[in-house]
Amino acid sequence: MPKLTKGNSMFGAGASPGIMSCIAGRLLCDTFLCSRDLLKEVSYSLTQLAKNQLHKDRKEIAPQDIPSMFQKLESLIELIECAQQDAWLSLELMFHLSVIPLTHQLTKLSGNLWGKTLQGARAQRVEYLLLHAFHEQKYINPDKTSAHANEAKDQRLPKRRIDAGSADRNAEEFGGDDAKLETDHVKGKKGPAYAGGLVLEPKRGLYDKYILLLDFNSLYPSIIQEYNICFTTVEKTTDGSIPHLPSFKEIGVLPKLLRDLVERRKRVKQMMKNAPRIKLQQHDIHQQALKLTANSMYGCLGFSNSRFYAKPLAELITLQGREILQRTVDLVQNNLNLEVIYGDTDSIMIHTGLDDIEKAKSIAVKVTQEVNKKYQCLVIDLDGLYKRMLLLKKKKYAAIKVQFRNDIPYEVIERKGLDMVRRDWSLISKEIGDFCLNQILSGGSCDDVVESIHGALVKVREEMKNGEIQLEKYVITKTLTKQPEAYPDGKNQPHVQVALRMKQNGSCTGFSPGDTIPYVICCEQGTSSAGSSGMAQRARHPDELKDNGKWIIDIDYYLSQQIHPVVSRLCASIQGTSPERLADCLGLDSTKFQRRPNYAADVDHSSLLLGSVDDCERYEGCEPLVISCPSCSSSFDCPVVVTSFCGSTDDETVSPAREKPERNFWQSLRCPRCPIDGDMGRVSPAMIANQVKRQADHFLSLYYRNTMTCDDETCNYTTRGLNLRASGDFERGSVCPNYPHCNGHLLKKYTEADLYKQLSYFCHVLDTEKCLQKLNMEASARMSLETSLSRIRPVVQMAASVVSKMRDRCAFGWINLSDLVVAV
DNA sequence: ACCAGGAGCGC
DNA sequence: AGGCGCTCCTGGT
Repeated sequence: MPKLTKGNSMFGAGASPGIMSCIAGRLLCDTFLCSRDLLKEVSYSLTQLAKNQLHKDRKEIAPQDIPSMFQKLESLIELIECAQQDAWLSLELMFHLSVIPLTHQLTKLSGNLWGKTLQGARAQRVEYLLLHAFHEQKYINPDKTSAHANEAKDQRLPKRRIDAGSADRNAEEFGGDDAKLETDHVKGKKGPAYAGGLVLEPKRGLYDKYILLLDFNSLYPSIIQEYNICFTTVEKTTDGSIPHLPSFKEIGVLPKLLRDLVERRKRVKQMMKNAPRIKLQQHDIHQQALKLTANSMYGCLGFSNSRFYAKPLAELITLQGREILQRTVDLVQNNLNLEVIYGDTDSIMIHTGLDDIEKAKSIAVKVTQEVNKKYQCLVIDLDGLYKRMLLLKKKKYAAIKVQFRNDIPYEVIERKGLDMVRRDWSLISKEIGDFCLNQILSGGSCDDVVESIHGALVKVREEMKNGEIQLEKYVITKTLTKQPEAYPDGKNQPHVQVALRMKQNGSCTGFSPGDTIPYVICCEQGTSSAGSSGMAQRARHPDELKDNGKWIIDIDYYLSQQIHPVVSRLCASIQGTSPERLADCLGLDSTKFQRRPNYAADVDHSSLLLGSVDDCERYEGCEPLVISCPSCSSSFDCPVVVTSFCGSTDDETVSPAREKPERNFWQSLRCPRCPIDGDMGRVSPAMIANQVKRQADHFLSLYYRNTMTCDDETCNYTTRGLNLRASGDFERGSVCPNYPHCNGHLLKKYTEADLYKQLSYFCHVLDTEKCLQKLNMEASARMSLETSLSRIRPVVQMAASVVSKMRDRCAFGWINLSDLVVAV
């Protein structure tokens, strides 16, 4: 009798040999594995799949509840019905994904075993495809070699860069007599074995003119055909360098195979045009299978355990890919005078600067014609027309894509690589992120967008504090890659901790690699989140909170670690806000959110409260608060209130307040240049308030003057954003008028962030409360300082409240001119 | 302030 | 039991 175990449980995959032997002769379709292959979901639980794919609800039963359900007839029947429903759902899922027809086609194409195709086995499919192809041409195929043939190669450093030098590879590279058999890239090796695709540095920002997305159809298969790359055509090199392109005239086996696949696909697609409805889906699956097969060949050339492993060929292919992309960029920029803003491996994005979709399309036609002239097999094509786009980083962007159905345009939001599309963020942060993205792409004015984002943050914080957010929205999902016990640093991994505890208390039987673990970050009731224990120790399964009041959601964690970073990244190139201000809206200490080093090369040099704890740095670049004497009409820089009193010496260099005589201004409230005695030089609270307000007004008008400068230093174009619509709009998208001679963008010279920082500095100068809290001093010193400050407080109160009101207005993204008429 | 290691994406 | 390129997070030093 075979052992009916769960399977080897590696990634929860497949059935054990025991089970397989019981169903010998039958096909096993594991819908879990199929779904993981064919779909992109945050979780592949049957519940989740049924909901998202089949739009059906599945009743969940906890494993520990099952025994008790046998006790009563009704609950037993319920259990049976649930089991039955699960079976039907699995079956329905299989049909929904067309698993059977698709794997059937794939198997027919490659000539392997259907059962293996159902298990995934992509490498094996290609192996059989090539075995058949070479056999047909009367070649003798290479033997399959074991994976650890060349174990003695660990002299190579792990993670070493592939471009660091290829000289050290001579000995091992072609030591054997057959390049096809090299097993260089042994299992377990981490670093890449060769260079891959080219990724262009994106020109970050928000674009509101049409963007063209052009890409080469099936780049790597096309390269193989274009340059006749094959085992039979490429000359081997002896020094480990990348081989040259073949001059061989006769078509190689791989190119021929691919050509056949492409032609068959063309024929099938042709047939689809006049096919009866019932045949349509069948053809479509056939067509998909042909494409999948063609595209998976390259991957297996670079797979070190493959029978047809051929690093030189894979390297040659990717090298051609990089050169083709670079040539295309050069052609588009230099010959066609268009701006390429991004590109990845086989695609380029072109900023047309046009509002007219038809004109944009005609540019696409022109570009594709020019590029396609140069190649026989390779074809570049228009793949997307973006009305607006937010380009954040390499492989991270979102856009409003305009598509057509029967010539009727409609818009779809496409999101690539952003936090929201990743499974390892909580739903609440994804929802907020989605909201912000929609706002940013909405086309509304900058002020409106910033206002609504800030408003949403304030609102969500309120809701979180009031406990109005469902528990589900806090759930974070992560995948186990090992057995939970097998993690060396399991103490630090929240999902590992949760899995271990669940197994311990018997709420489940255990976990396998590949399982996804849901958890929420909590804190013990009554303690603050900043408590000593690490985050992993505070992770709990959502169910652990439902019947236990001891652990509650750690709101601070979610505000600062889940919501803030997500929103902050989305807004990185949006003028009018900053990480600090977003933190303010979330009620976080804004000084803790300094610009991270990896944002250093970012567009926004004009920023912001670079919240280093050091005030000197934080307010770097701010203009001093100037007080002018009513009597002698001389003026001086106003010192910081607290600094004058506690006499701290270490900020002698605080930029705006460095002159000595002024240091004791706050003690005497007199002009330092006037005679000590007499009534001359007395400065009244109203005067201070008036002067503060006047200077704040000055910076405000500087902001409203809206001077714009090109961000390309060599260009220096400067203008005023006269156009009102444009002035409220996202400046990042407006290309320098010197274009195409300059590829820069216009930026506000004095941004809202600058204004905010300046006003914050004024607040800081006049502050009599917050600074005090930050100072660590003895109780006696604190007392005397308190006394001094309480004397000053009424004097500065008026000025401080005027400027702090303005600052707060600014902080929420709308500056209301009417508020500036303040009675003094 | 760096580095290593892992997830998880994009292509 | 395809590949590489690129953020990000986390913990450790």
